[in-house]
Amino acid sequence: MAAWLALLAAHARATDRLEAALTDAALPGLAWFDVLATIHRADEQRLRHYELASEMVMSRSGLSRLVDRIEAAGLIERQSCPSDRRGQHLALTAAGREMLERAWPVYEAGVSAFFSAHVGDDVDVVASALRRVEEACRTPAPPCGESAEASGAAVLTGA
Amino acid sequence: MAAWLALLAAHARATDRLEAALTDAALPGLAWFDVLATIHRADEQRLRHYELASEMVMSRSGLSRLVDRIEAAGLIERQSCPSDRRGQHLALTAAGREMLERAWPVYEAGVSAFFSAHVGDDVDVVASALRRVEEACRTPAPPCGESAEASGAAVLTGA
DNA sequence: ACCTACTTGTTGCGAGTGCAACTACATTCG
DNA sequence: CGAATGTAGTTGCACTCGCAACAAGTAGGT
Repeated sequence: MAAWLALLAAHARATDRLEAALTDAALPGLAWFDVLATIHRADEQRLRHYELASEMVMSRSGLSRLVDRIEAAGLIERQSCPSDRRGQHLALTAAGREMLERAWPVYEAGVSAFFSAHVGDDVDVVASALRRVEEACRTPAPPCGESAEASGAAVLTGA
Repeated sequence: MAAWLALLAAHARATDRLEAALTDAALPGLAWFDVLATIHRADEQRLRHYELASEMVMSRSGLSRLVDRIEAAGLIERQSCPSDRRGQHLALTAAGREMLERAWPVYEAGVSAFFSAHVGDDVDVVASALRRVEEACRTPAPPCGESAEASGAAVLTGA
C-alpha cells in the first residue's frame, strides 16, 4: 500500500515537472509527444487510429480531438486507408519529425533529472515490476473469467 | 527510459482499473478518496486548505471546486479557522467517516489486485525508489540554486 | 496608526476529456 | 443478394482542471 501511494505521488510530481520543462522549452506537452513518439515507433511510421488508442490510455473521442489538434499544428496527417475505407492512417509530417527530434533531448534530459537519477541502480527491478503491473492491468474485462480465483477479490478482476 | 515508460503505462492502467472498481461499487472516485483519506490521516482530523493542496498534486482552484463537490455531498465540512480568519479547516463529517470506512476495503483490494500482486517481492525496492523520486520532485523552483550542479541539465532543475 | 507586500481561498474563462449517440463502412449469416 | 451485427472514427454534451484575476485577511516596515 505504501508502494502504491509512492507510485501515485512520484508519477504526479514527476510528470508535473516534466510537463513544465517541456513548456519552458516552448515544446508541446506530454500527450503530443506521446502521440508523435508512438507513431514514430510504428513499423511504417504510421498507425491506425485504434492502434494508437490501445497504446495510449485514452478514449477514442479524446484521441480523436487530440489528433485534430496535432494535425491542425501540422505535425501529423491523416491518410485514408486503402484497405478499409472508414479507417485512417496517422503519419508524421516533416514538421512532425523535426519537432520530435527537437523535443527528444529535452524529454530525455527531463526523465533523467526527475526520475532515473533518483531511481539509481534499482532501475531494472523497478522497470520489470512496473511492466508486470501494466501487463496485468491491460485486459479490461474479458467476459469469461479465466482469472477469477487468484485473489479473494473476484469482483475486482473484471466481473 | 524504459523504466519511465513503464511507470507511465503502469500508472495509467492501474488507476483506470481501480477507478472502475470504485465506480462499480457505487463509491466516489480516487480524488474524493484521496481527500477523505488525507484529512483522516491529519493530526486532528482536520486540515487547512493549503495543506491539502500541498499533499495532493493539484492547483488551489481545482481543489477549491473539488472540496465544493465533496462538501455538497455531505462528506466533509468547512469550519472557519479562529487563528486566521481567511482560512478554513476541512473536517470529515460522520457521513464522510462512514464513506471512508466503506470505501477502504474496496480500495485496498483493488490496489492489491492491480498492483501489489504483480510487484511481488520487489515491493520494498520499488517503494523506496519511488519515494526518492517523489521527494526529489517535490520542490518546484526554489529561486536560489542549491542543486544546480548535479546534472548537466541545469535548465531542467528549476531555473 | 498606515501603507505596502504577501498569503488564503474563490471565481470567470478556456482547454482537455469521457460517455453516449451517430454516420459510414465491413463482415457474417440467411 | 440483402438484412443484421460489429467496428472505426466523429460529434454533442457535461464535467473537471489550471491560469489569471480577484476579495479578504495577515505581517512587516516607517
